[in-house]
Amino acid sequence: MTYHDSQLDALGDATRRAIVDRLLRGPSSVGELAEAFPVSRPAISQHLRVLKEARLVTDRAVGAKRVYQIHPQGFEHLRTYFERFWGDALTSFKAKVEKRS
Amino acid sequence: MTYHDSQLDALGDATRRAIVDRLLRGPSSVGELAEAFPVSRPAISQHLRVLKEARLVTDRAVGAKRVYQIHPQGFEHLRTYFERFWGDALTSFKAKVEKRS
DNA sequence: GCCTAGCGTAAGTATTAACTTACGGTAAGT
DNA sequence: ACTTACCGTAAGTTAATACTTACGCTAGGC
Repeated sequence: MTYHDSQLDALGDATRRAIVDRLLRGPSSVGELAEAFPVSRPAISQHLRVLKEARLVTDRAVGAKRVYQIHPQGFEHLRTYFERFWGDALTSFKAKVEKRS
Repeated sequence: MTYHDSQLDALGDATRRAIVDRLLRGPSSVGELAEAFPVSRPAISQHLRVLKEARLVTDRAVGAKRVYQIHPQGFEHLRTYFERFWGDALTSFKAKVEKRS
């Protein structure tokens, strides 16, 4: 199954990219994230849901808190997609163009 | 200069990703692209402008037509960004997580 | 010179998506 | 049990963006 479309959609928003950057520095609760960004906590929750559905983050309960963290497997999936992209489609395109010049 | 943000924004739309896929099979004029997709020609033009500003495509005049094609350099820039992402941020995050488990 | 083909852009509309407020539900402390 | 902290979601609003229609410009054929 290819869910890199939802992953690219998820990364197509600046706030969500900022959340990812933040989570790369370590796991974080929703409240902590909400304090770090100029949007409300529900807005953060909704962004996290998009990222979670795209398999870019995971969450777990820690007491009453809910801690989110990067999901490396999801990013590996995206990486595989890009590797194939660079390796197949893009280089074959470059070869095609250079041949014609 | 880092313009991978605009590149991720550009790739965050399904129609633009489809246009990119189409252009990977070879250069194409605006009219040809418009026939391949269920949107009007001006809509295609606007998508192409976004892709062009993100340095993902280039265009050139061929008679009265305007031919668009993939811009490998722009994609290389994105690739460099991701390589750094995989190599630095993601692996250091994974190390941090595994150390704690 | 005139006409047609092919596009870009401006302007306005419609659809999507990001956001806020309000509410309810669970977990731990007292 | 009651209270507080923390969060998800529903509902509604606002803002962003994808879209269409209308128009004007340039290139090439006649």
